[in-house]
Amino acid sequence: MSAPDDTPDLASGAAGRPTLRTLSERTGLHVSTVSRALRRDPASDPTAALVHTAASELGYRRDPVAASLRTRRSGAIGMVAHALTDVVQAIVHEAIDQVAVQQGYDVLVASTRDDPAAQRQRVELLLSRRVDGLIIADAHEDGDYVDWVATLGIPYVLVMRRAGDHPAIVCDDREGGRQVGRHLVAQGHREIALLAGPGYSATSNDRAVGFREALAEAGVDLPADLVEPGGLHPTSGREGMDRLLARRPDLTAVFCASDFSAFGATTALRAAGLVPGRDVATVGFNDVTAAAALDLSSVRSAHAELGELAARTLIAAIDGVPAESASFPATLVVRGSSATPLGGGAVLSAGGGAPRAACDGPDPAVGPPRHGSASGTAAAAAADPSGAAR
Amino acid sequence: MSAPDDTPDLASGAAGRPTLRTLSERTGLHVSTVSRALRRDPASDPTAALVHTAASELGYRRDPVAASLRTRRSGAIGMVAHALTDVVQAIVHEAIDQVAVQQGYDVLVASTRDDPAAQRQRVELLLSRRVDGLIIADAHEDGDYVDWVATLGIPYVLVMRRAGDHPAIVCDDREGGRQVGRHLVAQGHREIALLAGPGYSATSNDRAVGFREALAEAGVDLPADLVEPGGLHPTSGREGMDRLLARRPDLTAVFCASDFSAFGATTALRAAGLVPGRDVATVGFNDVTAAAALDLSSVRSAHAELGELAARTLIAAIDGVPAESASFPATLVVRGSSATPLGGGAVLSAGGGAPRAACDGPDPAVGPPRHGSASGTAAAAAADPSGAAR
DNA sequence: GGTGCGACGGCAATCGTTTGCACGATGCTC
DNA sequence: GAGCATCGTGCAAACGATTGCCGTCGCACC
Repeated sequence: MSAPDDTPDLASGAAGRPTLRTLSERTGLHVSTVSRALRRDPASDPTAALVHTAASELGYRRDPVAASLRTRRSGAIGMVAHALTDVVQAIVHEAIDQVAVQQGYDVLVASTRDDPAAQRQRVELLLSRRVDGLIIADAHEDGDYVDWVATLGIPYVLVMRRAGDHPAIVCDDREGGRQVGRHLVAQGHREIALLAGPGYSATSNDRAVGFREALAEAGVDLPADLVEPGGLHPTSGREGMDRLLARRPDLTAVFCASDFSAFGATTALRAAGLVPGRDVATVGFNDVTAAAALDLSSVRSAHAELGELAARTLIAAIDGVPAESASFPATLVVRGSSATPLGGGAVLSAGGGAPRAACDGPDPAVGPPRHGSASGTAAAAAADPSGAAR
Repeated sequence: MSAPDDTPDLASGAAGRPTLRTLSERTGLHVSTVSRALRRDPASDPTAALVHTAASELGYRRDPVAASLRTRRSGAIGMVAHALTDVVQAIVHEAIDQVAVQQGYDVLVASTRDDPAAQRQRVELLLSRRVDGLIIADAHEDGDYVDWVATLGIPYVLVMRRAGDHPAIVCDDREGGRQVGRHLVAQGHREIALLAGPGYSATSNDRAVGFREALAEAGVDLPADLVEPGGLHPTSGREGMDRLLARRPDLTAVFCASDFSAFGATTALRAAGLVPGRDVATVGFNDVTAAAALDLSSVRSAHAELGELAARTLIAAIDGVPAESASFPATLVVRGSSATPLGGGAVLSAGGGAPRAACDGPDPAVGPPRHGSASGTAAAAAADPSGAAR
């Protein structure tokens, strides 16, 4: 039996996944024609239709590796996180991933533990995988990490942590810190401690700045001995809180720049025989899911939306649209850990019994981002999409 | 000026990263010779030394994309997680990543939300990136997901969740569940509820099995109306607990098959005016960092070591060593949420006074894994490295 | 001094896709 | 109806590394 041109019994017939060549043999068209037809709408053209049909019959999927070699683009974007075990970074990553996959990109993620050497190394690794753009979630305000990234010649956008004037999608950390400060002052606290985050992180710094602003507005002093580094982990939070308690047993409230350090602080308070929310008002930041269980007041922002917008911004940048910064609102969620006003005897728990959450249920409306300066002030409520970050 | 063969002013001189050809021009050797010399020890050979010197002078880094096209290997391994926002999966991922990078591999991660369609899709995406092996962290006991993965023809290993007889690195969930059961019974509880995990997950099932075993051993009944699905998230945990409380307000203890559902359960209890640890003993599973802050009893295992071993196992499998299953110990950590015996009183616990953590401080020795059947019984203490999976 | 062996280096094909160029046919405009 | 633009197709050269196959050379051994 001679081979009808219908049954491909050529060399390529047998093994492996179908390639352009398989399709070319099947359709009788040149491989380059097939390649082009595949990028057209199947309905646009008889050839396109033919090729698409053959492709789906044979289960063809283009090989991104080979394509990437030729085009020098990979269809992948890189994300650099400080640690995915930080659930906020994981949420951001997941949102990025979802948008990216939907738009035909893969996400390659690397974590650096905020170590500058690892940052360089992992970015270079991503580069050698030819990522088409970078999302940096572990930016440092000091050092030249981000400046270096900017020289790489590929699109990039920061998320969560801003740095200098680089395009960044962040939440309004400063405003969040301000709300915490106002809240604690309003509850009657005067000896308020700050368990700060690492100095290289804009989130930490901005939260602290806003917090200090609120205290200053109210005329409340924040002496140096009420400030301790609390890191990003429960362990460092616990140690910082221990030091604070040792030095200033009279403190009545503490603002932890992250929920994780707040977890550590909570443990420290309990170990000292103190009850968070009754003896020491405690507020965290980020409102991770565990915070609700812990009845911990915290500042909420829309992390998933942050990631989503970062992904869209980057993909647009890859397509030539210059990246613009944006800032999402941050809203304090008051729960039992700070709901009781200072000295509140009867106040201690107005409700049915326990010192319960004050305004937990109704989700604080997490609106759309305000475009504009990343370190934007909370003012300017007018939806003014002007003023890109310089 | 004629070109001395020292200064490469050839076409390739100007732009872009150096390639093998650049090195070839620089050294006067053929590109294939350069390629081979690069894989030799620089000290082994004058040629190798020459090439390595040139390479580091020019900052050459081989292009994994091009290499991958030719070799059909990528130097990357794929990990499929159900969600990296589950901090346990994130910990496992981070451990895998660390080992992999150290061994010269990259890790490509995809998350599937336990959706079977997404599982297929993401695995195929990883495949088209030519990953050299797969680590599956979202295995289902039902369905044919893992069986399908096994037919793909690339090395794979499961982690966290086992399935059938496939090679899996897990912790001893059954033994963990058993310890929880024994503990709650020993505390005097008889109306004990189970907030189970999803039925497709071996972790959930094994934990439940061990738990039931312990109750049965003690002659304690676990009627169907004390069992509710609690999912993997605080929301589902909260809902499940609400249903349990509505149906059986007399329950005195609850075992949540994951810490996250325990968080939700805690919220539900509080909302019902009950205090976890005083009114209803609560135990979770996994001992995530927030559990300590919440004073939640939980079952601890060495997730990072799990991930590490999974990575090593997979990389060995890529090198031809057949993958073997392993099981790590799981140890109950008793904290305030379950430290008070039922009916309180003098029984309250031999120790000092407050119903504080019973065995929290001293890290329960998290030993090396016992190799052997993934569903291994806790017996066979003898360090017996025999018995591959089945 | 001849033969054989091993090591090393060069040649060229290859992985699968994209893309600039050329060519022919078609359709449109004037 | 002629000229010109447009479109679709084929051709072949990339992208950068790896690798089977040889030729050549050096060395050792007989």
